[in-house]
Amino acid sequence: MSDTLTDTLTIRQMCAAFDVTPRTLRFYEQKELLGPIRQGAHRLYTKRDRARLTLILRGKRFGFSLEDIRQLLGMYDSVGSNQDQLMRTYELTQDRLKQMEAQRAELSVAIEDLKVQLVQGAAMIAAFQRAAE
Amino acid sequence: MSDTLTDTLTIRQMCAAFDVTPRTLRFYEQKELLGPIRQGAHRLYTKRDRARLTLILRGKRFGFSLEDIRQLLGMYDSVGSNQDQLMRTYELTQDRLKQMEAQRAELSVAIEDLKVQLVQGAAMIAAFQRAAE
DNA sequence: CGTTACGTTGACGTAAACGTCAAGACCCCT
DNA sequence: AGGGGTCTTGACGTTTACGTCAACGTAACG
Repeated sequence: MSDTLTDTLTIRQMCAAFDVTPRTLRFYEQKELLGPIRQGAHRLYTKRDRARLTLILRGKRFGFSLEDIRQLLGMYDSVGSNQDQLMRTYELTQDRLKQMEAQRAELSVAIEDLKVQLVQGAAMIAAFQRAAE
Repeated sequence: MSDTLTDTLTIRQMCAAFDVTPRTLRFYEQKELLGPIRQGAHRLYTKRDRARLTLILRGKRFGFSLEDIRQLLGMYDSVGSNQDQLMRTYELTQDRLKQMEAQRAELSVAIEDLKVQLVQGAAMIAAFQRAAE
C-alpha cells in the first residue's frame, strides 16, 4: 500500500506533473479550488488536490470559468453538508451535465463542419496542383 | 429567391438575433473576425457575417480564443489565396480538428464522471431522507 | 555554517474580451 | 425646426486569470 502520509507533492512537483506554474496553484487556492495541507508554511498537495486539479484543468478546456468549476467541485466533496446544500448541489450538477451534453453535441457538429471544409480544401489544393502542371 | 442586395441586418437586428451587444460586434470587426459592408458609416451584416458569427460564438463555447477562431475562419474563406497560404491553412485546420476530437473524447469522460457523481449524490440524498424518518 | 535552492506572502502588471460613457452624425416624425 | 431614436468613433474602465517582481523565511548540502 502507498503511504498516505507521505503521498504528497511539493508545489514544484505539482507544477511539473500538471504543467502549471506555482502562481497558478496559489491562485487556485486563493479561489478555494484547492486546499493543500501545510507543513509549516509550505504547501503539500495530496491525492485529493491532484484529482481536483485534473478536474479544474479539464473544465477550463471547455470554457468553464473558475467560478463555474468551483461550483462543480462542490459536487465531489459534498460529504458532510446538510440535505438542503446537497439538493442544491445535485440540481446544479444536473444542469451542468445537460450543458455539457449539449456542448458535446455542438462540438460534434463543429467537427463535421470542419471535416467538410478539409475535403473542400484538399480539392482546392489538388486543383492548384493540376493548374500548375 | 431572397433578395441578396437587401438581405442584410443592422447592428441592432444582428444583436437581437445572436444575443450579443453592439460593442461585441464592433470589437470582432476590429479583430478582423467580421467585415460588414458599409452604407455610409453604418454597418450592414450580410449572410456571410451571420455564418461567421455563428462559428465565432460556437468556438468561444469550446474555450477557443478569438485569435484561434480568426485562424479557423481563414479556412472558410481561403478562396483566392495562393497555394502556400492554402496549404498552411489546411494543416492548421487539421491540427485544430484533432484538438477538437480530443476535446470531445475528454468531454465524454467528464460527462461520465459527472453521471457517476449524480448517482452517488442521489444515494446520499436518499440516505438523508431515510435518516430523517 | 554559509550559500544555494526552494518556498512564502503581498503588491503591482498584463492580456483578453468586452462594458461604459462621451461627443457627434444621421434619419424620421410631427 | 426641434426632438427622439439609432448609428458612429474614440477613450477609458472592468473582470478574469494569471505573470512578475520584491522581500523575506527555511531547508538542504558540502
